[in-house]
Amino acid sequence: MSTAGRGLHGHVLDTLGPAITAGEYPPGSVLRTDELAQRFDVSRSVMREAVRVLESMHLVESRRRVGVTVRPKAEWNVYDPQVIRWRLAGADRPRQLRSLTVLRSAIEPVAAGLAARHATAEQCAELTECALGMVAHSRGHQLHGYLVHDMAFHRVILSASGNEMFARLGDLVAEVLAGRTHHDVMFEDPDPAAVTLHVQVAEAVREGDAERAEQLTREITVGALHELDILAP
Amino acid sequence: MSTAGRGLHGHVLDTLGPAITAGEYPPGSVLRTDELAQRFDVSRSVMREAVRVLESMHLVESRRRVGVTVRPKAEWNVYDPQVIRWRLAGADRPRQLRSLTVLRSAIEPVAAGLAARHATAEQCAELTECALGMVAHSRGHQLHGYLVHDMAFHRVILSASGNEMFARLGDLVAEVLAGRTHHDVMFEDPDPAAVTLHVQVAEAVREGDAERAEQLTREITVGALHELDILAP
DNA sequence: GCGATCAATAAATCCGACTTTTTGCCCCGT
DNA sequence: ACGGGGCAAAAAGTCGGATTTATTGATCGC
Repeated sequence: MSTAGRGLHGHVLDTLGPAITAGEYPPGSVLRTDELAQRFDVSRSVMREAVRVLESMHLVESRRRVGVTVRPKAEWNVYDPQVIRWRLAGADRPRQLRSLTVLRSAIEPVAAGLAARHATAEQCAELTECALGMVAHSRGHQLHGYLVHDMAFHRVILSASGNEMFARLGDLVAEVLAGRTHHDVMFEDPDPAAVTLHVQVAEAVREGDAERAEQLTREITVGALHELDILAP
Repeated sequence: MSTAGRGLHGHVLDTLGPAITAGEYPPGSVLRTDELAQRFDVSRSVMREAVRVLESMHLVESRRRVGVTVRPKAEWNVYDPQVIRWRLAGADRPRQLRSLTVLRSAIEPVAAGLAARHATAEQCAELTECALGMVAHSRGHQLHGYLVHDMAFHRVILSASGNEMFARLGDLVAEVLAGRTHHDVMFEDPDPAAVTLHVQVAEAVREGDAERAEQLTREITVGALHELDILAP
């Protein structure tokens, strides 16, 4: 599901990363590698590797004679999948989920429009298959089956857009959908209107109707925004 | 302007990162840390730190007994600012510039709409100041002055949206704008219509007219897409 | 003849000692 | 009393040897 704590330094990251992103160490805090190495019971080299990774994520800055200082939240690489996972697992999960949903609402309609232009026959087939799967699992508390097809649907759309930047958001959207299903509302069956919209998007993409695909997807994302009470009345 | 090659491992990254993102080592290639350490004349520890950073960017995967293998392009963290800079400096700069411009076209209109709702008085002032600066430098080959205000304008919009994910795209958009000015067309003065649109966006945000701000910004990004011949007729 | 198990090996991984640089503090001079 | 220059400590940075592990291939058994 998530990244395995590969190696010793991976295990350090799995506990230090969430701690930093959760705000346990406020911006400007100084951490000494020696102390951390002792605390995690690893050598200083291992700790240095972990610090380098944190540094590449702009979570911390390492300076001589000063130590490892935590950088302000505004400078973090919030698009790093690892950082996103850490924040989703932490305390400000709701805030993160809202940010990501707004991002979805901006990206996915455009991606759907592009997909209508560039999707291959195989991708169109996958898309309709996913939509049908969603319909099949839309009633009778089959939330897990519905979720699987929903995630696959959006992943295909993003991938079929032909834009690599969009394609790489597949994991992110999947994480948002999974989070919404598991932790928030949605104890009931999904909104029938949303299911219909997905089927129609698959149609529009198959017919190459970019304008319609974009508008329909926009309606889907607007629904997602409403679920989180983001849209003002 | 770009990241300083902090430390020895930073220097290694500054030459190895561009080489990998440029495709000099095709996916599946194996690199041995010992060999690389010799080639760069550094210790294995330093090379290991560099490899860890590359690994956190999903550019490579380090496995025992097999070496450091280059991952396929589709798995790279293309949102990492460092990776973006490396790719912009490399051979597929045009492709990267197109991808980023499409991303802009999806994000910025939504960000402008949000900015109209959430912008503070100070941010509105900055925005109008930037727009005026663009007007002032729009004629007589003052490309540099125009660019500075253009970058600042879009940065303020993204920041004022109140969405941290959008805000972090400021550097990215600045890079795109700078790239367009320096390496591509635009030997003449900027399009007067685009200048007017920026002024009108500032107005709309100041007046809190989200719908208008979004539509006007969409016109700006459509213009940017046309410049790169991305939009089909 | 084919498959599974085990040993040899190649490469990453881990460790402790040494080096370099920065910064804070103290002393001296004005 | 105030300011500059130098000294010392503290922390990150660097290095090469020892260790672990996974792959490969060869041998033994079926």
